[in-house]
Amino acid sequence: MPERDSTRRVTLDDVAQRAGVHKATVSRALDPATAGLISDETVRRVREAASELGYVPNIVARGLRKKASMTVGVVIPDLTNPFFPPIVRGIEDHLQPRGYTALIANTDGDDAVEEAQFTTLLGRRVDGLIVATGRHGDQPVLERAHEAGVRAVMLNRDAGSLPYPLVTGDDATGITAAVEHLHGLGHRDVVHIAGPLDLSTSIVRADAFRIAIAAHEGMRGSVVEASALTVSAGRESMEAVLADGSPTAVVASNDLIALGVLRALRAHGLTCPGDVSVVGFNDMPFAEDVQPPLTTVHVPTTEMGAEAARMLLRQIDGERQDHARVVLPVSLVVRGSTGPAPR
Amino acid sequence: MPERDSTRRVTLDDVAQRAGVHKATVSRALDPATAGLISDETVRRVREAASELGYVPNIVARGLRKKASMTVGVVIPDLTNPFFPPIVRGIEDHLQPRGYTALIANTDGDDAVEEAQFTTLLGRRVDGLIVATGRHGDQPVLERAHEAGVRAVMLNRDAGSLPYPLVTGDDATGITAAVEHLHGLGHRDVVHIAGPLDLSTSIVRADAFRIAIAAHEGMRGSVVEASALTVSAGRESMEAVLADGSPTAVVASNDLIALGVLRALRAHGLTCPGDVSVVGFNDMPFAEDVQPPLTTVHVPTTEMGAEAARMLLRQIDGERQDHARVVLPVSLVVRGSTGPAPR
DNA sequence: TTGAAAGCGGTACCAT
DNA sequence: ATGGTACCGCTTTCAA
Repeated sequence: MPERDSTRRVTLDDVAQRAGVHKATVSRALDPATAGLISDETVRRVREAASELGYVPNIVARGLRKKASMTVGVVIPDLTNPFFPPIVRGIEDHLQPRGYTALIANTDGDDAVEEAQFTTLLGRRVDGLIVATGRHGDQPVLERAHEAGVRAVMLNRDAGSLPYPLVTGDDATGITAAVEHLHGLGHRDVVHIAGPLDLSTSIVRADAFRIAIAAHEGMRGSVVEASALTVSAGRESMEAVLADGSPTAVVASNDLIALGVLRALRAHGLTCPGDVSVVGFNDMPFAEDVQPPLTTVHVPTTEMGAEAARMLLRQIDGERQDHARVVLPVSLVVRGSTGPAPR
Repeated sequence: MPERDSTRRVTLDDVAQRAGVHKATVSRALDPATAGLISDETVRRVREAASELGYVPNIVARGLRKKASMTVGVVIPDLTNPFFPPIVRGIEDHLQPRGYTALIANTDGDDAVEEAQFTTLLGRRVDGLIVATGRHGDQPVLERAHEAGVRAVMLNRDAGSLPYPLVTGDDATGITAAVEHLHGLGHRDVVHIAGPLDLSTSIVRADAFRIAIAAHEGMRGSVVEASALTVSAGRESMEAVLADGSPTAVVASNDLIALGVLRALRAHGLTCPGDVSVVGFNDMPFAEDVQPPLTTVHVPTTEMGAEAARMLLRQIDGERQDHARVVLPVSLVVRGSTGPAPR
């Protein structure tokens, strides 16, 4: 049972006293990098004392002294969006072995929230940032970060004019593959439901869509902008599309929008892929279990997170990589939501 | 552009110098609780200097002095399991306004990993723990935490003999409702695919299943233990069940297992709910979009997280709540995966 | 090889 | 109302 005040923890001094040496000696003995300076016998005694007392070094105090909090801020729109958990795990699993801990900040796509979250992260003196919420126009938070000299890596959305490196999936190729696939199935009239067009990914995907359509004689494509990358926004957009004549296929900017499209189709008594084929983007978890199994562009989310973590660690280690871009390959996964064009 | 060393940040002393006062005065002026001690004029000057310099207090340094890291460890099996993101957001959204940050630790159900994660959290001197990985037998980590005097709240799985409070859904009622529902549809032969029976939730649900079955004349139920709460484990268990005669309905211990059951049915050319009805548990995100839309027990995950955060904060504020239990109501959501018993 | 002391960026107590 | 100072737990010179 705990004899002392419940919040009192073992410190270096406690260990030092027990081992009969100075706390500086304990510090050296316990750090593999400096243990060589200390006599074997002392190291042994210190280790013993430390383990007897259950000593766990205070990372916070160490960080204060070393000017390294050993934390990394991860800024995302919403952890509840199934796209992000795999990314976060990719990040965490790569940070962990190096002693870094991720601080997750959800912004809900709200600038004011993002500002507040960023201030919190600054207050915690994060050693770096992984940002997955970049907008295309003003990015006040990113600029603040840059001015404050905070290292950062962008994930999936670019940093505008800022020199932060970027990790992304090969969006253009993915969209192109989707359009090719639909073309091969005989579709000639297809709609792209884009995400908000102030997001760099949405823009890239919409542009790729237009180019891919233009590359095919006789294909017609139009772009509709959804108000958000959500199921409900996708559904609303699709309702609008259905209101003035139905296309034979839809390419959605992400899987959530695709789910919204599927719901809208169902509500209108239309079948997928019988009446309308649907292609998603991201291959989110359980995309294969939906109704019908979603044809979508697989994005290596965990690897994206891992790569972002790697790049950030390199930056922290002093490597410069201004404007670096890592583009990860994507692949079309054909499942049940696409089929031959009707009639 | 940053003139100084990129990692140099503004400190209290910088602000003090600029405002022409002592740093202790700045500290007081900036803390609403003590600003009253300082003359209005000084407070004004200090605030001005702080904002001109873009001063952001170092929470880490403050924490060292105040012996409060303002962090909370959240220990979960896997963020990638769709059950957890809503919980985590419920926690974070409640911690945020009080200035606490959540540190997420994934254990992947591995004791060694859990130990390591716990040590990291101890090293970061978390002010409390929310633990969603409790096993039923030995819980070495929890015991270490208890001995170290760490406050904690259990989420969804109990703490054994330890006095930590628990937040959970009303599992027994949920399972009972599922069985009633199936009974009403004419099912008489139903299998429960339980999670690993060293998890307290699995035990509670399996027990409730047996009791509910026994309450209905002429109903037969058997319990099969899955090796994990995953899709693949669910599928394997269902394969085994199908190997020796098929029930008309399955109650799964969670939605992932239910998805595995659906996959197994599909693989065997059986239809749901035509041949076999399936009930899940948790109502995870997009459960309504799967094939077929999943009948499942809705659990208020976000509220569970929020409640756990609340209870932890109360504990941090000094309130005792040993062995407290908060049981949140659940409700059966009937969708497409259940139907009348065949023949 | 080890000890002493300063300092990281704050807070809080004691003076004035 | 404000300044001075010690201290939180650790690392890192500088001495011995």
